[in-house]
Amino acid sequence: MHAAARFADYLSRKRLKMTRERRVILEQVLAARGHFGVDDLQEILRKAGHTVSRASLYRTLPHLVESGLVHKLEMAKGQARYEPMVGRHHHDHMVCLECGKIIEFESREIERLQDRVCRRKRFSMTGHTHQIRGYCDGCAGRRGPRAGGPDPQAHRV
Amino acid sequence: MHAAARFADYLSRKRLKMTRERRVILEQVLAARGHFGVDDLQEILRKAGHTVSRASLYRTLPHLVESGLVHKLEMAKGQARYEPMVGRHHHDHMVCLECGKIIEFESREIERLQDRVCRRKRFSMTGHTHQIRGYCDGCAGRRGPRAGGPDPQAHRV
DNA sequence: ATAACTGCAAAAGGTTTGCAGTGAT
DNA sequence: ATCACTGCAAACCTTTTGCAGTTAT
Repeated sequence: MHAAARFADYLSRKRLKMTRERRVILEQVLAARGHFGVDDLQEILRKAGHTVSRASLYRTLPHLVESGLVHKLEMAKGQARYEPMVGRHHHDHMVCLECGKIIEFESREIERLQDRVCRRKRFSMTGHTHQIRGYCDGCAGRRGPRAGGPDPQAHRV
Repeated sequence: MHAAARFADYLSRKRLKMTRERRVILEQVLAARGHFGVDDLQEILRKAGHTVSRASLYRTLPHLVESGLVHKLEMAKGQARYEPMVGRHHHDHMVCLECGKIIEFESREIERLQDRVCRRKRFSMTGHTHQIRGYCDGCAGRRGPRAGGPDPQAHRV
């Protein structure tokens, strides 16, 4: 199903309305190529000639997430970022602590082991997060290998 | 090295001071058995007959984290939780969306695959986060299998 | 003596909400 | 005609910070 139709479907099921704002947000979110924050999105909308209040962004994004069209990534300190997920499959992220770059990765094997751990612990998984922090190729080089000591955010969840 | 000594060492290296507040915080944090938030910690301290301002907690916890005695887990929206890590080794977490229970797990194999992914992407890892969300044994039962639809927080990082 | 530390209260910064008017169904 | 939606501004909540006085080194 086409993304717009899928969102319309989601909305009608919940007796919610397809407003101009939601249409525009959806359109621009889908057009976005990478990961973006709420600020970025508002800026993208502005450049596209649309005005949508932050409140509406904050109210609409959860619907896009719940309808499965967008994924939410929580970075440190509650700075959420989002990424369109239409026509993509699951992946996780590496975040460069130097330049902020987000690198995607996927591993069938890790997913499989994860399922196994859940079975073993009788845990019914509905979702997961796997974020690796460190330095990307370019930044690790500039700082020298393993610079900076232990990750101050080690083990963050 | 004993935990208190290790923290003292960390502090002196950084020319920071071992104050009464830091001593008490360290002591109670180490005594804590599970995961706790800043509120919890202040309450624990109060019950132990100590008064420490929230500001001092917020100023001291990062030092405990950096010295490796405590790990920080970021849950959604900047609600940080902490856990003492003395005499323990690395593990990750499952969080029950129903009762909030945190279940620990560890998988050498997952860690190994993770390292491999990093090598492949030329990423120099300093730390990682692997959180699984869903329902624990008890809660999954009460709700019936796979209740509640897709994880609204799917893919959160 | 010097710097770091503490508590307090104010500020920050992202996100949420009450309200009154607007608009999709 | 409903009832959800919107923008605005105020409220929220956790975390951070400036300040003036205190304390470890």
